[in-house]
Amino acid sequence: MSRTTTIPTGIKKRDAIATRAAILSAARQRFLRESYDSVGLRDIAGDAGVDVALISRYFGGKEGLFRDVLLHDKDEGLLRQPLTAAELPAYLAQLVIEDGDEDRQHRMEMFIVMLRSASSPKAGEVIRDLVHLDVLGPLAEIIGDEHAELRANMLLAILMGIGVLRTIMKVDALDGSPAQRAECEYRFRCLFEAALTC
Amino acid sequence: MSRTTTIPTGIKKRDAIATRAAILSAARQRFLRESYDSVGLRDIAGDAGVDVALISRYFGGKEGLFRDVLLHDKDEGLLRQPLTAAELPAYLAQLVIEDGDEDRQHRMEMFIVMLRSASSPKAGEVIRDLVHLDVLGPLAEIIGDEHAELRANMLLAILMGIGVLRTIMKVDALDGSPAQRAECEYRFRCLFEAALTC
DNA sequence: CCAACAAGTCAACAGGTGTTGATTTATTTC
DNA sequence: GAAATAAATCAACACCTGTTGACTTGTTGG
Repeated sequence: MSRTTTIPTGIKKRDAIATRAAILSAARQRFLRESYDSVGLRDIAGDAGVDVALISRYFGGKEGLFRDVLLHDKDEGLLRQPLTAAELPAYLAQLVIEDGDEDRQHRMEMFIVMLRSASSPKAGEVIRDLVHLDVLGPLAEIIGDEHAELRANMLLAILMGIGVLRTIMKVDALDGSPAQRAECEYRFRCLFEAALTC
Repeated sequence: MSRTTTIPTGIKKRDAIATRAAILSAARQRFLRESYDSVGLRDIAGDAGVDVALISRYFGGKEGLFRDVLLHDKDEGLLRQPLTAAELPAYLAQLVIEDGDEDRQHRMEMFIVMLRSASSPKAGEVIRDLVHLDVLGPLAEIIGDEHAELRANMLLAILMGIGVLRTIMKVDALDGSPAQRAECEYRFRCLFEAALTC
């Protein structure tokens, strides 16, 4: 009686939730590598093995799809909630180095999606809301300083700058031997600490 | 006998260099506020008071126009050449605060143009070349450290991150009273120093 | 088994993009 | 002043975009 039991072979079944998920997944991968404007709905539909029309039907349009990609992955917020100010530098440094569990890499990927499409007017609105509510807010709260807001901005600036450099500008001094990566992590931790204490 | 002497009134004369300059100026202003993909050639042509066809004719296409906008403004490089490592933090901090002469603001604006359009595939190539040759290279040379390359990346990351935050994400904690701006400048100088010394 | 409904397909639309060729207009040169 | 050349205009092009409506097909409920 369950939804997807009959015929485990490749023959497509008619499952609305499954195709919706397929579209969402394909869109996520595309938006991770190209900007909002560059990605066409036909590209996404092709990757998902689905007709283009279904996207507009299921998500109300391109903008709705993009919003859902971001909202679906925001989960419990872009930062791990139980986190003290003292732990912050080490946590962010690991985020930058992309060293860590799958979940942590996932969070960094969301930053990339936002960065890639931030310049697009339509995608920009969605992104700005998310940044303010789910990143800047929690960050400032964790810091709890009197200059918390400014410090949060500085941390985010570093994080985003590295993201831009690595993925968009393709300046990658971070790819290297494990020893190099460890050194990078150390220096970035210092940088984050400086942003918090100076 | 000079090129543009007759009739100083508003009646348009046929001056190829003048219209070329008008297009270039209009394009610069547009690319400063919108991304490569968002800006249409008809928008630029409208601003410049010129027919659209002239753009493709004079610059060989949209991509050529964008390249020329960036190359025209690179002047003597994005960084002031005679600059020591010790002066770097203060210089960059002033760049961030947008406090300084017109020339310095102009340099920061070039960063914005690059950031806005970095995600676009076509514009990306142009930008990446420029970043490597005219920013990262000189920066590393000024630093002259054994970890110069990594440090240069860190400095640029901060610079770009702030640019993204301010102009694209529209997170602006930097606009404020002169006292606030001064405090920001101080903190960012500290941050830049940390990137150079830690 | 058959009607009712949902899921998927197809084709076309309306709008916008950058670019190009033919044409007209102004400026220079002889 | 007439011919030659450069500058600007106009209209259309081919292409691609997201989106919509009508249609077909599979699945489910009575």
